[in-house]
Amino acid sequence: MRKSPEITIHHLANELKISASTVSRALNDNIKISEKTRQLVRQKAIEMGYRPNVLAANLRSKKTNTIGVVVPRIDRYFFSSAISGIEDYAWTKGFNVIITQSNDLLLKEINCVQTLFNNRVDGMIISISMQTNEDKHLRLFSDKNIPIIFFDRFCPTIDCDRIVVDDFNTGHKITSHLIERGCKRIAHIAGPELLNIYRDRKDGYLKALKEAGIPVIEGYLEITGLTKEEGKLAFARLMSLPNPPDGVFCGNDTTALSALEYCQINNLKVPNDVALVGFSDEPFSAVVTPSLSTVKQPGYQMGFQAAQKIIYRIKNSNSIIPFEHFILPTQLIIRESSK
Amino acid sequence: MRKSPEITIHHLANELKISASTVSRALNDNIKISEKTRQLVRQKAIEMGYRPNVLAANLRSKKTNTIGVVVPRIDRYFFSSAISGIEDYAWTKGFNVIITQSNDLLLKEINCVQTLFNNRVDGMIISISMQTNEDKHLRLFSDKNIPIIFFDRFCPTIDCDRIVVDDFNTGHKITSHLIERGCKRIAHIAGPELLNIYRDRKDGYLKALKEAGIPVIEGYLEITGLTKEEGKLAFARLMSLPNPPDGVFCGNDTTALSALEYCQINNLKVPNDVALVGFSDEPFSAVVTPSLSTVKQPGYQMGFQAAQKIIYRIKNSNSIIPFEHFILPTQLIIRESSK
DNA sequence: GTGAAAGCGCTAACAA
DNA sequence: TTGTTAGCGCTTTCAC
Repeated sequence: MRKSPEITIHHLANELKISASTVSRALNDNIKISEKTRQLVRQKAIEMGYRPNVLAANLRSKKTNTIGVVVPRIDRYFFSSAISGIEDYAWTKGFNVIITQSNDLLLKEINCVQTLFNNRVDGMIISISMQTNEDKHLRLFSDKNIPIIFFDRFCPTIDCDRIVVDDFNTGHKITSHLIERGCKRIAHIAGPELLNIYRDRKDGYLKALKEAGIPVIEGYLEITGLTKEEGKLAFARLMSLPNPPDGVFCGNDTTALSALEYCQINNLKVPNDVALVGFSDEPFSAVVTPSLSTVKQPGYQMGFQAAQKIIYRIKNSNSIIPFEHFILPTQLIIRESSK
Repeated sequence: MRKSPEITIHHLANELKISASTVSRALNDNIKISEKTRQLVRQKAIEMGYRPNVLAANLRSKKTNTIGVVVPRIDRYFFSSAISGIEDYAWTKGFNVIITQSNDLLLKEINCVQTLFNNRVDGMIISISMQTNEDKHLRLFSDKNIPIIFFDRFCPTIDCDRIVVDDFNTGHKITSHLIERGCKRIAHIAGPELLNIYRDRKDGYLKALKEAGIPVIEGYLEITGLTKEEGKLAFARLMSLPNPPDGVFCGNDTTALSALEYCQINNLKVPNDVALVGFSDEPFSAVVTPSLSTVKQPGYQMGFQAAQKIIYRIKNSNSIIPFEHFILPTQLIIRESSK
């Protein structure tokens, strides 16, 4: 099984009795090449089964046409749809995408970022882990002016583009909705304080309560890792309080589902005994019974837009473009769990 | 904002008054280098902030330490969990992963495969699109002995490793289960005939019916693209037959959910009027009401194993390893929709 | 155990 | 419009 030798631009050049640079130019649609030569080269390339060696081109041009992505978990719908958006746009511009996942671990994230850096990606789109409380690894990029774009979860100490949703107002909106439907004792299962998104949601919750003149009851604010298990424990604690809540704003749909399951087991009626609202609009939220009120986050669109922005930056790396913080709208979806 | 110049092995070599090759060897843990030199080089590398240029190394060594992945859609749970498995294993072996999605379009798939090829990936893990009825693009890899591994959806004309589940027996198992629970008129919403997985599931269905002496009723076999919409239409057609089925084996969970929704709207009781079974165990299946009977496919494990196998092949590319067809077990999960 | 030299396949000054 | 030349940063023989 001997491997057929790789065809290079030199082989094409030899065959056509022209120089390698002319071949290179013709293949790259350089302006200053005659149409005739271009045709000739292209045809020969097909004829000989030429495949450009992207590696060599990248090494020389110091561009990889690749963007790196770091997400906490690929298999969460919000993130996979964001990746889908990134991929779809990058595709149209001839960019490759390298995906890595941090598993919500700082150490793994640092590792991911370093790998992307070593692979000389032209830019990085990242949503940070729940543990990320330092930014040294990110400075690897920002110090060298390699574009970073945060989406959803960001690191506030790094100055760069962000694409987020308005977590504060969304938290406010959710809480107000619970108040309007008549809830008097509203609890919140929050995520780690470390992340702005969770802090903002919590602050929105507190603000809405304050505006309505509802006091925050001791023990009504649970701070968790927002996993299924932690959600279940947190909700159980809430419902075991002497004066349990009649409405709970859960930090994500996963914990809202945990709550729902707890209610089923313990014969609590949703929303009559306790109303529930989640966050993210996971695919299951619309179809559970009772269906789950939640907030739609435009994952695909966030990814798509992040890709647009970063590729724009990469292609205009010599011009100074001020950093932007895009805030995309969310949509409160009221379903049975809080009707 | 001037960029700090990149540190190369030559810089390290100059500083240490040794040769670049020694630096290279020290960094790569070459056996024949003194421990002292190794330490010295490593320390200097850290001190000067040296980052290896993977591109250059790859160009020279003709290895990219990268595996390419093609899936129909990243945002489907089965595929994203498979990717997660690939990523996790590849990570432990220092391999990068480039993800592409075909959107179930043959043309896009061809494009993906070519891109991966041009990027000189060391191997490719692929689950083909619903439209894939040719293998020319795949021969790009197989002709050059670059490892391909199919998972789930494969192309039978390409001789290589496969990781699949036993769709035939699973289809048989599902149908038998419906028969055992008392269904007399069992229909099947199948996927495109082009793909083996759907053909096998269908054949398993037919076999089970035959064994039980149940005739296949005209119109009971629907062949669709297995989307939500097509599922709804197919199920509506089934239920509008003069003699509608009392059990339906749906080709995936998406169509089973469509069926469930149709039943809710049309006041049909599941499973009493019609029992339903899906395929894949999507996250929503356990939590819909009634909960959906389905088959668990080990997505993460399939990805993990595919990565193991392909990296093993890459690392042993000079030895001839016979191709294997791994058939992973599925698990029938009986829930309310077919109890 | 270390160094010298060659070159992976391509792009981009600079010349012509 | 095309050719010449010189690397990109690394690995890898082949010497010593």
